[in-house]
Amino acid sequence: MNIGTAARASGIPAKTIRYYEEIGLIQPAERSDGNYRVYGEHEVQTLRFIRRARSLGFSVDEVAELLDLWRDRSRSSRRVKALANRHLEDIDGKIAALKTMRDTLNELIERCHGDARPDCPILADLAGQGDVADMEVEKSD
Amino acid sequence: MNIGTAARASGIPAKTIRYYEEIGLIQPAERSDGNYRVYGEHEVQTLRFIRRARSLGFSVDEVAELLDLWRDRSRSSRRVKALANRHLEDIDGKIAALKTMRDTLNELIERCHGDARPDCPILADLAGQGDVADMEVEKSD
DNA sequence: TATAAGGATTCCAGTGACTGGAAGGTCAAG
DNA sequence: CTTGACCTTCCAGTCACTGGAATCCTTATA
Repeated sequence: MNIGTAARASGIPAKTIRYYEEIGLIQPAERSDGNYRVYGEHEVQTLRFIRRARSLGFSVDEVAELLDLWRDRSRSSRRVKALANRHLEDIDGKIAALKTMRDTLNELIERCHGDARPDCPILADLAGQGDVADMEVEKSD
Repeated sequence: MNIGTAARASGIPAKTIRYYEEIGLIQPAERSDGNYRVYGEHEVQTLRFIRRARSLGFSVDEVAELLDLWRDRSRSSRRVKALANRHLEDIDGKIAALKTMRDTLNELIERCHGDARPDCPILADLAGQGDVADMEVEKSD
């Protein structure tokens, strides 16, 4: 099958498949007489693996590692789990950061009248009611 | 004060301040005789505003809008609140997406022995136990 | 058989928000 | 007068694609 069909079968855009080939995430595809990339079921499975891993937030580098592990029949599940755990912590960190943002922002929003008047706790906070602590300005001029 | 001092005073790296100037987020700074950028308290306050807004996850474009609003004495808090609310929804969307990832990944991790053996539910899921539904493969060759 | 449509190919550029580094200019202290 | 800290500009790289232009291949139809 051609790249378009493989794209539809895997859920990865053709452009992205070419990109994955270019960066070495996947092997260069075989070519037809007319220089078209040719894919088989095996390649599509790999592509789906990649798509699923990406959808779980793994970086392309991590996906490369996962692919290696997947293909390595003598792998230990320990290594896979470690990789996944590292990523999980990553996600947890991001969630925590977003939650902090969210809560701060939400509090500000709740305190804002949201009417025609200009005075606004959101802007007030951004302008300095916030964390302007521990900042020592040395005057050099 | 010079850019390094303004950087320390605002918490924004000198490089980033130059970048903000380049993209037009802030006005080009005055220059000294030796062509050094010169900043005053006013500029530092703007920089701090930007830093705080960025730390709440606003994009640079949104920060530009917030700066406009901040400077506009005839603004309505309604507009600020609307902008903040849009961003809040954005954050909520991201949190939700990350949580979904997190839960899926966590479940997979919990089912993984994490020992010397190769069999691993994480890889099994990536390889296709997952959402391979609604995918119609038309055979064109 | 000509041609048109719908793929495919390569290559270049842009996204967002910086960050690193090279090559060189400026300034204050010793 | 030199040293070292700081500043300048400019170019490149990050991450993971995505858009678009110009051109080529394949297949179906008039």
